[in-house]
Amino acid sequence: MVDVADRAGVSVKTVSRVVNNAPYVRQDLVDRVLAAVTELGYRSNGLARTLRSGGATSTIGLVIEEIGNPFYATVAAAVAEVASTHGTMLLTASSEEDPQREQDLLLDLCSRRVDGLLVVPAGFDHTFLRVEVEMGTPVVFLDRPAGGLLADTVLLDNRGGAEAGIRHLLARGHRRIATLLDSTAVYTMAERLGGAQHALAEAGITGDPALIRDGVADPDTAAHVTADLLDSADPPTAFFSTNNRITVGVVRELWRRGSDAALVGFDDFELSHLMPRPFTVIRYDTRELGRQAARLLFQRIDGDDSPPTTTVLPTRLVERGL
Amino acid sequence: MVDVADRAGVSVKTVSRVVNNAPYVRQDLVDRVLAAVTELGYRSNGLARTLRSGGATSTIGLVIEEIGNPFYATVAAAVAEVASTHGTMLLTASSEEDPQREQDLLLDLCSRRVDGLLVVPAGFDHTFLRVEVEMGTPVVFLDRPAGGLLADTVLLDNRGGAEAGIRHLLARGHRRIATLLDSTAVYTMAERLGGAQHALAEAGITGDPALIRDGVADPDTAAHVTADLLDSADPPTAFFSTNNRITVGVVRELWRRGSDAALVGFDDFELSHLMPRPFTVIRYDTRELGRQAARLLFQRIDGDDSPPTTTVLPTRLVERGL
DNA sequence: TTGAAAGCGCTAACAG
DNA sequence: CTGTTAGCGCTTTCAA
Repeated sequence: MVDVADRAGVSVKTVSRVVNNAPYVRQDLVDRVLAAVTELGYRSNGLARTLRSGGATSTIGLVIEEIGNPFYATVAAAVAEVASTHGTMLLTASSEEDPQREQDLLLDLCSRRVDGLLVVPAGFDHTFLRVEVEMGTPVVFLDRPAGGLLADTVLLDNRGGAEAGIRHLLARGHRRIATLLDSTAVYTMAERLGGAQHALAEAGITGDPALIRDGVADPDTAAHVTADLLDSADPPTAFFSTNNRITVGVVRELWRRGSDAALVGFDDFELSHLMPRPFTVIRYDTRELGRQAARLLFQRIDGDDSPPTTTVLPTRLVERGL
Repeated sequence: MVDVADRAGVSVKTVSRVVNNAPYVRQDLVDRVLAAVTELGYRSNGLARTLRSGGATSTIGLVIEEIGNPFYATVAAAVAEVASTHGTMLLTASSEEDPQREQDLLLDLCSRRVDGLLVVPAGFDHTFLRVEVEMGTPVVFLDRPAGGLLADTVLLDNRGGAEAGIRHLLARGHRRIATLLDSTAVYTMAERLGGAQHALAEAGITGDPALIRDGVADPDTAAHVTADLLDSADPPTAFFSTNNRITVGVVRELWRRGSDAALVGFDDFELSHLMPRPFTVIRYDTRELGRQAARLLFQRIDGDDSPPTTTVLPTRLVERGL
């Protein structure tokens, strides 16, 4: 900057003004500065600017669970869109489901002085963020609630969706309904299982433990478990799948053996109309999840200091076939 | 930092040492500083550190075309993975196919002093980046070549893939092959079309212009165009689709009318085994594209100053059905 | 092993 | 309209 100022025969402050399009600079000085800038290949240092001006970095941080997962990719895309509206860039990091890594990333992001934080929690204790929040860095939690921290949260109606799914099957006369889930340790899974069991209990059905299958981590396992259940002495007449990956496996197995068992799956499919066998899904708007959370965050960044809110996004049962 | 130093009764330099885990600090001073840090809720300012030390920001920038597109989401995921290996965070931005926006984003990223840049070019002139490259910010281009700038580039073998696809159809006796594409203005599309026409010409087939359909932007259009072609006086017996979205539309229409026309599509499908009708695809590794580009970038960041390279990633024909 | 002073690149607060 | 000075939060340099 000093070099540019020397070259243009002005003070650094004038260079600063020109670079920032400040008003009240004589045109000939502007021209001289701009000429010096291009001749010298000068590029302003945004870091130094924020340091001195104490202003916003125009950056927000997003910490998700697993960047490779389409669900999070969609959330990130929606967040990025809102951020771009606010002239803000997005710093994305993946916690890989590791609470320690989550904390490190979050603290790193704070050290980079992001204007706000969006978090899909992996850990269960976010008290370490209290300092940041008090110091003025807003935090919004997505998809899962925060641990030990009162903060804005945007969730899906996992319980309601699962209840609707089970009721749909009950209304069609099903009494033996199998529930396949990944892990009860994950908040969303626990909620969906809870909703399913609640709807079942409501109908006076005492759940058969053999019909609840935990640890179904991928489509292959789901297909296996489905086969196993169908081959049992008293097979289920309907399946409730608690996520996309599981649904893929169940559909595949059902289709393979031409079974007419009913299926309701949590999460919709993009190419649902190309599925070999129709099935009912519990749909929700992943983009909206990211969008709402991002909007909320920018409200906070813009100074809104009303009490933290919890938003629950609706799910919708989309009936297809059996 | 001054507050912490005062509180701990040490100099700011000692606080700095403790915060950065520097050696040769007496344990009791370390303890006192750490205590002051927690009591005061001190958080170091990474921006100020990089400013003074002149070191790396441990940040790289990624500019893609359209964050909502699964292709770019996958690229971003692969890049993020490599970056995390290098203790680096990823700043992602979407150019929305707008060259001006692309330039603004890239310059913004430079002003944020990223250690390197990964770009899926939207524009055709990247000479403005020459200054940055000379100043030591490495840039790697992905999926499409840079305009007017000699830089590392990682591409897909679009031509070779298309040629293989067409040859596959020719070997099965097809002579009337329709090619559906989005826009020839897009580098990858032009290359795929070029490859297809080359393979056709090689076989002595003078392309019928009516069989090349441009401007097929989405599945619905693709389905329409497919119907239109099949209903024509001299319909094609085979289809070559130049991307995923188009393939979806073609499959849908082919399946709907039970047509036995052959189909080869560029891009594979995640749920290909659940497609209602098998078809051959030209598969490539999107993750590898991001991974290789990111690895290359980090090599440059780590000081490799050998001449810029162009890497062409192979495609593979996966035969399925007709 | 610790600290004082200078300065990274920039802008706020004032003067002129 | 333009320039000077001080200082953002930190680390480098050098001295103790």
